[in-house]
Amino acid sequence: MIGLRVHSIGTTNVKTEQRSTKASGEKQGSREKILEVATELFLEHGYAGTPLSAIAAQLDFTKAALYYHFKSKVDILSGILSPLLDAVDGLLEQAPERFPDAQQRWEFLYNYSQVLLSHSHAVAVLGISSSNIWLPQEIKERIDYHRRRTIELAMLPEMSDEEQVKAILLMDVLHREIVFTEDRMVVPGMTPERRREIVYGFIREALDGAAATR
Amino acid sequence: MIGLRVHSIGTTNVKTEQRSTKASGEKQGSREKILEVATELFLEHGYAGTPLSAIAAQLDFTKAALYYHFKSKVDILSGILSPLLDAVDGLLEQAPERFPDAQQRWEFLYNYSQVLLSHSHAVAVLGISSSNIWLPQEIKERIDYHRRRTIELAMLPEMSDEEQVKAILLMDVLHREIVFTEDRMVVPGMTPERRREIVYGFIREALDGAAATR
DNA sequence: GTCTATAGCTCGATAGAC
DNA sequence: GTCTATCGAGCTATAGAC
Repeated sequence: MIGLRVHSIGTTNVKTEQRSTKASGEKQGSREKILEVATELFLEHGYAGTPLSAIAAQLDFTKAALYYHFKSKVDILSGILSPLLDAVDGLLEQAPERFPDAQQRWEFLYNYSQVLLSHSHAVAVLGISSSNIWLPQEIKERIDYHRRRTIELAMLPEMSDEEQVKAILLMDVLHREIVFTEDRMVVPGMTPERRREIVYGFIREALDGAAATR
Repeated sequence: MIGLRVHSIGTTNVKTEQRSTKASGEKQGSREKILEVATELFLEHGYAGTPLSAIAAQLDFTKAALYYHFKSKVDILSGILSPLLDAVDGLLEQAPERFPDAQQRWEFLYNYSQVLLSHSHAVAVLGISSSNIWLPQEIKERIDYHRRRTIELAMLPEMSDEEQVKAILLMDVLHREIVFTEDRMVVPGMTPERRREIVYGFIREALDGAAATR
């Protein structure tokens, strides 16, 4: 299925709770663990294909226990996606209306890709713009805005239609590169790092090329 | 086109229903109609999100009637995908082991894209390589073979790793271009035809570029 | 070839004990 | 905070009438 396996998500549970501050505090453990396991299972079987019972079973909980931490199944999905969405919101808030300079546009795309990478498990769950079917309207709208705005920032209105279409294509390439990893290593001996380097180079070159023709 | 909405597939819900030849039986009618309606609903709500009752309701059938034509729900999905898979099989059988010439490689990719386009509803249902979750193993394997083989035919083993990665990226771009249409017209005044022209130009150029460096 | 009826199951979600 | 127990809804699939 999708490259991101359990192991690459983790580190969350290593984060040993600093329960020193808040004695009342719900142990910090369970909620995070539920999100972790849910992410893993959603990636493997999809959202609709993952019953709450499966999530509970893997944690040696019962379904009812999940409902103490989340008010519904879709609320778990929201819990997985929110940190990513918040991070992208933050990035977009910092951005100016437009980047007139090709170098700045590339830097923005690079920063954007870094944000996605640091929440790659959420990106993978989202499948980037495919099968948004079960998402609550509110999240759909946020994602839609992100997509429109990042594309906007990757190009200039004065660009020719050809250049604009290319910019959109390159955004897609960027997304694909982040979502998939494992199953795309078709080239023998290719490491993810080397691959990413090549992809970034390709995008940047194409972006510069588009700008240079103006 | 994922834009494949009700209207573009349809003529179904208009329900023209030439009941005149009931005696010998509209042998071809029902099965085709089920596939048509199922395609439409799978696109809108996803496979898991579409109950058989919804398919039946839209046809004024009952669920049981569907089971006369298909032995299971997943069998309906197979029925949608099979013509596409058969067509790609046919194309791959005609191909030689490799295309040493960049021009030939491009022509193959173009022919491949034409096959996908002529089954674009199936391609859209498939979502091209995302959420293969409910597919029977047999179909998964066919699709996997198609993906590996088409990428293989888009490049040469002697190419540098960079060129090979680019070839893979370009295959992705091609797929994306076919799967999505409607919601990608972010550029004002862009028609799907013009867009396709630009995308093909971009792919071909990049492919030639990769070959030229050798 | 299509229908009625229903079996048999699984799901998401709730109530209440501890 | 987690459990047991259970409900109602909705699902796939089958049996058998017409």
